Amino acid sequence: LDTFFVLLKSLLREQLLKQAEKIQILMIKACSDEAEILKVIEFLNELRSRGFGLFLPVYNTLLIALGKFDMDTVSKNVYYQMVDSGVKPSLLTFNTMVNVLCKKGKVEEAYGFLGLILQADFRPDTFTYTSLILGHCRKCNLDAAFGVFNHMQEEGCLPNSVTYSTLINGLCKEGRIDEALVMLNQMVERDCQPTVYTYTVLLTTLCSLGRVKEAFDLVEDMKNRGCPPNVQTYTTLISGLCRCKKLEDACDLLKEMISNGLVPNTVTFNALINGFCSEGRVDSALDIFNRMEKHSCMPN
RNA sequence: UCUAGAAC
Repeated sequence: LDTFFVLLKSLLREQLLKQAEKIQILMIKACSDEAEILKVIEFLNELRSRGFGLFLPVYNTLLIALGKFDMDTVSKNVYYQMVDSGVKPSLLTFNTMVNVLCKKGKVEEAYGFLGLILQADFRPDTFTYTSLILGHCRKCNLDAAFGVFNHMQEEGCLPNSVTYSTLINGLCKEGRIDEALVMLNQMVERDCQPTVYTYTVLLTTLCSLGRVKEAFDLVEDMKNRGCPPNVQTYTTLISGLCRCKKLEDACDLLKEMISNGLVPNTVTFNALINGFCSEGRVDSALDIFNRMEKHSCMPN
């Protein structure tokens, strides 16, 4: 970060504003944790106090980065600062605010920003509505989620596969797996391709209910639809097999994923270690633990 | 600037 700071100071000294903007964006995207992003904000404030206000793309990049770390309070501060500085938010700005608030379950506040979208004469889009659906699902308010789902279509805004996956996940988390499976069929009928996310959501729930047979049938479906399982999908299935004490099958699946060119991660190994430990097979668990290093996988 | 969804 210090390198970025030095570079930016020289660029601004030379009044190279367009270049400075590009560097500011790179700097924000380089932040890998909350502490770094806070340092960046502090530095950008220093620039502002010296008369170098931030442009819209910089604000949007900053809000997107804050959203990735679920920093809704800081997001709001940055948003208000942006408005105070006379920079007009775009739909992307509002959508980013709606999303961070919905992720944190602050649906009321998210609707405040929806109001601002309408006031600014923008049309909420699929991103906006999908975030609102997510917010309602996080609050276990499926009725409201479906309300948004219907409303967006009345407004001529089509749900996409992310919208469906979000709703399907909401149904699953509420224990309504069979309705979720109906929605999967519905999205296919409506020409909306399920993605690996959609399937993994459903597989997670089927596995957690011990419905492993159905889970593997669904894996066949997804493969047939040209949607190959990824690391998270395999991890879900391994965890499901472990839950049913099918530990050897779980190990076979680990081999299969590796032979498919996938790289198991810490979560994958945790699932296996947990499975063996739950059955008292600590020695096997230790073997797996020791294999993590070979896969350049850090225990957490 | 190009933002929304999943695994232990």
